[in-house]
Amino acid sequence: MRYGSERRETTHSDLVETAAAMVRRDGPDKLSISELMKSAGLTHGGFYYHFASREDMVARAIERAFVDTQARLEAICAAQPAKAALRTYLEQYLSPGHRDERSTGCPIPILTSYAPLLGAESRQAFEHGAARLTSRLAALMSEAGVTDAGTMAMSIFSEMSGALGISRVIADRARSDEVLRLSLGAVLLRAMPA
Amino acid sequence: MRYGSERRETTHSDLVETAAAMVRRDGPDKLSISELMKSAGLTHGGFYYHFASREDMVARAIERAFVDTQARLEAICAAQPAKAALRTYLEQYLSPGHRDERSTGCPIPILTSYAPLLGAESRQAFEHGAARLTSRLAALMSEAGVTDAGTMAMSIFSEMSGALGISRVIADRARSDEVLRLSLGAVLLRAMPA
DNA sequence: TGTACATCAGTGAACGCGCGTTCACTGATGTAC
DNA sequence: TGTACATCAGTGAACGCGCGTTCACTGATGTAC
Repeated sequence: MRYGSERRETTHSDLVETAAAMVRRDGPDKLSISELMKSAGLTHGGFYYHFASREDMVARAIERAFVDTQARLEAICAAQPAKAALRTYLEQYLSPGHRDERSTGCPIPILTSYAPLLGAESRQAFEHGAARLTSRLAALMSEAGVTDAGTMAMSIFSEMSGALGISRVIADRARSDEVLRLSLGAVLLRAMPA
Repeated sequence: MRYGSERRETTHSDLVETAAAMVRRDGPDKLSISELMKSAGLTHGGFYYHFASREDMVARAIERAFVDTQARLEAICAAQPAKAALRTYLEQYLSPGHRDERSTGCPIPILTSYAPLLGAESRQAFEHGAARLTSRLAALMSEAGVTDAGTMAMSIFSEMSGALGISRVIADRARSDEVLRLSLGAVLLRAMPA
């Protein structure tokens, strides 16, 4: 064990964290190995000491992005009762902040378009992450008194992911904000009846 | 006027049509100029006789993709009364066929993730096409007796785009079909009250 | 009708660039004696 | 405590490849006389 026992793992974790942000900002295709290594203060040659291949790194990045997102949801749940937490989560998801701050946001809206190009490992990381997130939302809705929460959670993630994606293409800020506002209204009606 | 008066326009139109299919299948980034020209039986060098730049071609392809999609909706509307047309359109949108046949499908779910990378012209083509499509759906819903059709149309496109995108990432066919089925149920409830 | 010329719709070689990947090497750190 | 050696976490040059773009050229087609 040289350089302190955890040096390798620290660097590796930093790389995955940075990659997770980059994947969410510009998608998995735009993320270049040299850019990633440079942003960690390293040279591109060291990449293969930490990852088996580019595809391996992308899969790890997607995993991490979902872990981050899940942790945010958990933090919201820990801070308040179910119904309030549910409202807070939906409001944050469909907010201009989430639209603009892509690199820390939910990976679902960015990744769906890349579906046909993703490798098997990345796909699995996506599926697993999305399933966990959906079932956590379903549990929250169930706690908040929604019936058929499983079905509803999936439908709500579909709408939120679609609306966030569409809002990100619309250049005019007022119209983009409106897309989010309208969808939030529709989603709240379905997630929080009465 | 050589080679017959419309030869240039014919080739150009073929290229745009092919590009429109390619953009919808694998996204605007994966579409390479040489691949496009090859699929039209030409060599890559002739590309700049038809387009000012790659970005120009992508914008034309997005335009064309929306025109195609709009024509499909019009065809459905022409064949049956408003309420039946509405149901047909939503069912087709959230069908396994639409999920699997990307190259002839709606451009919205594929393009949203590429938002940050799209050039100004492509973005405009997207916005204009999506706005036209949404307002046509709103008109249809209005005819079918839905109140607040404008708001609802936007929300419904968000959910359908999101659900289609998510269904495309899920490798397991049964679970993927289920995402579509659940969202179709939710969408029909909102688009066709009573 | 026949020939000279202009134009049109390309061809295909060449350019610089950034990419993912490989690999021989290096220098700081730890261990053995 | 001091020296020889092993290992670790990289470095940086080099590779082949495909990309978007440019450009001198070409051969089929049309027009002028």
